[in-house]
Amino acid sequence: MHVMTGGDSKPDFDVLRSKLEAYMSEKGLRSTAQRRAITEAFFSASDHVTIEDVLAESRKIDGRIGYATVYRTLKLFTESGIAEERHFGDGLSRYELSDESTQHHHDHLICLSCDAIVEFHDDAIEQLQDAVARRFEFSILSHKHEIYGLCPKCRKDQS
Amino acid sequence: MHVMTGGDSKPDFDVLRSKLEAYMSEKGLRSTAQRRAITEAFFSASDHVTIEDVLAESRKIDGRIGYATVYRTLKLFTESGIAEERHFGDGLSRYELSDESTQHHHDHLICLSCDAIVEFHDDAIEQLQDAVARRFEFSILSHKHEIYGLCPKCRKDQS
DNA sequence: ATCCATGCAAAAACTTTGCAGTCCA
DNA sequence: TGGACTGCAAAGTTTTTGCATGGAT
Repeated sequence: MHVMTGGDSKPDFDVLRSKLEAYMSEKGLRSTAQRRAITEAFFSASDHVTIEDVLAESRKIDGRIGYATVYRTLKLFTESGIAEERHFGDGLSRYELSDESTQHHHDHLICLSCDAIVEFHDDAIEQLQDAVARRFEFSILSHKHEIYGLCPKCRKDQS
Repeated sequence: MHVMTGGDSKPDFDVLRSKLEAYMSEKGLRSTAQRRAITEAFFSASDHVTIEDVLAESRKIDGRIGYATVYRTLKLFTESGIAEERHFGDGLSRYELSDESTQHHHDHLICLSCDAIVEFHDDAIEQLQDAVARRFEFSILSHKHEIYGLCPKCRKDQS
């Protein structure tokens, strides 16, 4: 098996900005101060951020940004392909750079005690997953594979 | 559409009823007409049902059952261990018999076009997943592996 | 000047809870 | 009879949208 963490290579934010611009221009959308601020906030924030997270970060750049604008802009990011929306079961939508943006797909290990999130990737699992889809004649558009448990630190704290 | 699940044995509902009764008795909870109706409705319904689904089914047995009672009873099922709550990203909570109840864990293939849900199980994937957890020194408590795509029927309809 | 974008607030969509009456044990 | 249970409706949450104003092209 082959395992790797997610943070090996940093995403090239210039490429992502270009991709976003291309999408917006194609759709006749406009570059505004808010969108630029939210973009930078999203890029500088950690992964798996909520709308509230991005709102708080964006307001450090421009204090007047509203919730709805962040909401709509994250939607825009998702449509343009630079971000993906995720749900980890706590009722909140979370956003992260898309697999395409980071140049590699990853899944998640989530600590139920401290909420730590670790990314992993395993080609063998992906291949078996493709085989499952073929067997059921599904075409795969996306997937999520989340492992919930206790991280090393919390395991020690418990014992 | 056929199955590679690790054995399609039907759950033994009598065992589940006993387990539920034991839990309720332990907690000093009461057996009521509504709870019995909801239990039967849940057992007779298909998997991955929403609260609305169970409500509709329950009302076939007893027309006076309210939404909140179904909500609270499904919560009770989850606490007792006979059911599990799931979220497939469409904003609805869904319930199914727990892995423990069905005696086998399974994951899901979900059609993004018609919302069809197919269950699958793959031991090799599970083993690789265990290996990933070991690598990161996580202990696994649960996991979810969902593959989103197009089912055979919707693939045909699109082409 | 267009007409897209923003911010606010209201509306939706679900879930959760308070309460007065009901019913099991 | 006491305390749990129910149904209704109200309150929470979080997401989504309508609308008048502001702003990019």
